[in-house]
Amino acid sequence: MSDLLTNKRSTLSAADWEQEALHVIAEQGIGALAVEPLARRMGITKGSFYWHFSSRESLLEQSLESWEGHDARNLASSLGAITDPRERLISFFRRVSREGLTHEVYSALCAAADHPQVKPVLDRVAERRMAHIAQAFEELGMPSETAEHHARLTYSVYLGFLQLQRQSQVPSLSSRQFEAYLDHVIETLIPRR
Amino acid sequence: MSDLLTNKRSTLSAADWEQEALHVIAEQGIGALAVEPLARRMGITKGSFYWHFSSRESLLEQSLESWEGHDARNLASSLGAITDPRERLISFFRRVSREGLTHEVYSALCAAADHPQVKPVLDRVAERRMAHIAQAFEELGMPSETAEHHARLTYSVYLGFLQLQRQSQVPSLSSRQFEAYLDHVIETLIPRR
DNA sequence: TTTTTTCCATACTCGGGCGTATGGTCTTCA
DNA sequence: TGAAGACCATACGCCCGAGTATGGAAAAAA
Repeated sequence: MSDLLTNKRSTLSAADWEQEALHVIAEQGIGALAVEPLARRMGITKGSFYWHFSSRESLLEQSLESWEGHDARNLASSLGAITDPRERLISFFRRVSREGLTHEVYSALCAAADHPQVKPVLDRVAERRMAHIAQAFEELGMPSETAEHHARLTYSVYLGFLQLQRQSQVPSLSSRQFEAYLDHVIETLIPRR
Repeated sequence: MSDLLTNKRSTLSAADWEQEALHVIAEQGIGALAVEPLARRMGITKGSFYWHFSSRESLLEQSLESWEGHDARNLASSLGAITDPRERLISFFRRVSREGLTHEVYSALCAAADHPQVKPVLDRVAERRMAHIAQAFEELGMPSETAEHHARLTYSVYLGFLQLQRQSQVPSLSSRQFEAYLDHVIETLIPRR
């Protein structure tokens, strides 16, 4: 049976394990990432896993690397394309509702910021995104230092939102309430043109 | 040997276990709260623990309850005493640097927002604090709905700060850099009188 | 058609935390 | 002083996940 037709190879690849791992992380957090449960979830046994990976640790390593790469490319391609800095900033916020999996993974990673393998990834991602935001504020005319403060502030709002979302203390992303809040955030943080 | 003199009872109470549990949570997160390690840390064995508590779960329950009570009283007494709403809001931010343990515990709890025992506590605490903040903004003349949005925004900044602090991506609380950032936050979020 | 190589299943060992059972040692109080 | 209760130590059984060892089946190569 052809893989190209069924889109379902009879044999698994390392990338398949990584993808499934990211789904588990998004759904239940990094603490729930265990080899045997993951294998059960994929309808297979550990034997397969330890052929593709040397340890649980290496799976996490590679999964995170894959995710970070995806996120970095995403940042550059979708936000980098918008020339107007104000639109770019607004798009940053609006992007939270889309890109579901990516943000769910990020949210889960934030909850494990003390983890030795997670922390460096989180550091780099936050740094990249904040630099991006600071850049936009500079383009809007802020002096460098102010722009950095404002970028940190803006990113904090995003992080706080993710936290409140984990606590389900935030209106549904598609609700009118959410739109009103988002307007308020934009109004408060992004200077009028 | 009298306990009153040495301040070191020969026998432990449930409250002692709770306090030590909160320290562990603050230092290593809720996942690191385990009975045997906790006992070892206190230079004692499990036998004692299971005399005071029925399970690990109940220890967590009571520890969280104790912490929440402390936090609620703290909110009412220290912030409630400030009549000027603007000063009250500023004090809210400045309070982060003080009250070390309380905020470290809260930060650790945020990292476990999905935990069934933690979530309700987090919900109530965030709700209380945001209501407090919204109240202050109302006193500053904001209409009710705007004040709630602004309170959510303000609290998100606080939450985001805690997150960045966990990643050590924030200037030291006592540095000049931090003061500059704090000024910027206050300037941006709290309306001039 | 053999012979590798690839991929996975099964069956272990090991560590570590949870909860229980039981007994010992203090203190307290009748 | 002797009995009762408070507090803790020790020793167990259980569960569950990590990692290893080994063998089998299927595909690819020779």
